[in-house]
Amino acid sequence: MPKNDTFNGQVMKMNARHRQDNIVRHLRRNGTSTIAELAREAGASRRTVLRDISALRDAGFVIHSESGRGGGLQLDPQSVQTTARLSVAEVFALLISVASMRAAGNLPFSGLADTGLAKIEKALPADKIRDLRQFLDCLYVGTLAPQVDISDLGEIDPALLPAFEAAFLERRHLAFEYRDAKGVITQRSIEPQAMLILPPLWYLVAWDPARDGFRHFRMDRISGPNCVKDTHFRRRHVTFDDTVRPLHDAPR
Amino acid sequence: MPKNDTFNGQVMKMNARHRQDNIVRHLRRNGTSTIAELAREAGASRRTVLRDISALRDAGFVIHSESGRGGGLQLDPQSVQTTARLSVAEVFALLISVASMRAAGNLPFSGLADTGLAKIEKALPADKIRDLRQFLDCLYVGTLAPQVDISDLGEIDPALLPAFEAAFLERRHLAFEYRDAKGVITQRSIEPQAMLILPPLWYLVAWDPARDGFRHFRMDRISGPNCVKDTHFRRRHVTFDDTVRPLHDAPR
DNA sequence: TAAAAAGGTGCCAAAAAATGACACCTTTAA
DNA sequence: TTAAAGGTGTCATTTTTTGGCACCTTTTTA
Repeated sequence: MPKNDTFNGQVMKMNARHRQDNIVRHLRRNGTSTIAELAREAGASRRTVLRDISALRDAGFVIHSESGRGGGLQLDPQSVQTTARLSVAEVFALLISVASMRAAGNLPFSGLADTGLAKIEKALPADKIRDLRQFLDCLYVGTLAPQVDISDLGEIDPALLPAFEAAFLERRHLAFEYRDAKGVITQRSIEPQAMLILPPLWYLVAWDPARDGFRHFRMDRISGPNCVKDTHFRRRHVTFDDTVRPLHDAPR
Repeated sequence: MPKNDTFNGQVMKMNARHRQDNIVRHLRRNGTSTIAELAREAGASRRTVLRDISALRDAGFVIHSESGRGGGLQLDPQSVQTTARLSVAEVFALLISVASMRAAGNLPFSGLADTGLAKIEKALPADKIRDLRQFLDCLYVGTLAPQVDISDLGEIDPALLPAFEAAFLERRHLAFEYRDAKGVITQRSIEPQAMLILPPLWYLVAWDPARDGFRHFRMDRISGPNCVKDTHFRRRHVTFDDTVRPLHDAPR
């Protein structure tokens, strides 16, 4: 069997990396799978698949395994996330940071991007980091760079991201303390729906069940966010018309 | 000589990729360099460095070379950026697309992400695309995925992106025709300031000089956008308070 | 004008890395 | 007790990468 695969018409070599990708994909789809199955799927030997599994584990993927009849491999979906768990905010900050570095010479990573990169560096093996850097090097992100004053982005507290992210992902209520423009502090428990980025400020657009309407929260005025477990919510079909009036799509 | 290098304290194997990275870095630092120098630097043979140079060129790096005494290699710094020029919208769409692909099995790339990927695929060799995929695989983008109905995103016309992007990037006025909710059509010439993403709809937040205020435009209701040349504008410090009232940061 | 210094290509053997086959171990459910 | 599962070690084979060499062109300089 030729160890090739086709992608978009063009043939490309099937290498270890590709095979490992397929294994992850297969495990994600099927939930649980045996090594024999994976080997058949990949067109490789059992030994090679075992080596790949080992490599994936080294790379931070948590793959549960059960011996014995009826056993098999199972990919912990959480682990894929923690491999390089980046929030949207971090991705943005990362790109911006890289762009600014390129523009300004050799600034160190700072603020949000720092937490993002640190996560990646911890979670990924060294050669992955090189890939990331190389990828970012190729990506042209100047579009954002001139629009954004980096120094202002640092105001967003990285500590609030995990809870925020979990709430978004798992559709759970997010509870936090909010200090409004007048300094008044309120307790909120809301359903995150969207994110609004108006450089240099970030806003969380959320449904507030207690007030039965959409509300906008400035990220840097949120404190002590907590993802409320066991409280799922349905996604609301957020359209412009649903939100407060003056954002209505008909400009006046 | 052992072909190893240290990074982050841990020793790691020196492979082709790393070597090529070093070559790019060295060329970027030193401006110009000869193959012999690079070979010495990398601890590899002249032939291998030549192969690496060839690979880098395939990858889209523009490396000028001059034969003869006093000649050498020179990396065109522009080439590194234009290798894959992605707009913000494209990066977003790309991430969303990949996330949805992961969730839904094997959807073909569609809509916005298509233009993004097409650019990359043209600019990058096949193995870079794999890197990109792998990178995106590692990247956690589920945050957006469950929030977005992909089928609705297709409404954004990819054709309007270039003008939009140019206007953003070069800070020029953007002229277009806008059809509001009531079907009324107006001609606009505005200064793009931010982008609002409320899945599944995208909005352009812009300063409208004619109306002396911020306006919000639904992307799919914009037609025939044109980047107006020779008309620069200053970036406005957009804060929430600057925009229409009910988006004021104090939730009520 | 010749020589030296630079980039570039083709070819082949050597070195290194990845793979497959196989034997053998442990665990677990039937 | 047996079959089905994961896991490890070893070794030969296959594939890929690398180095060495011959030889080419271009350009400067002695």
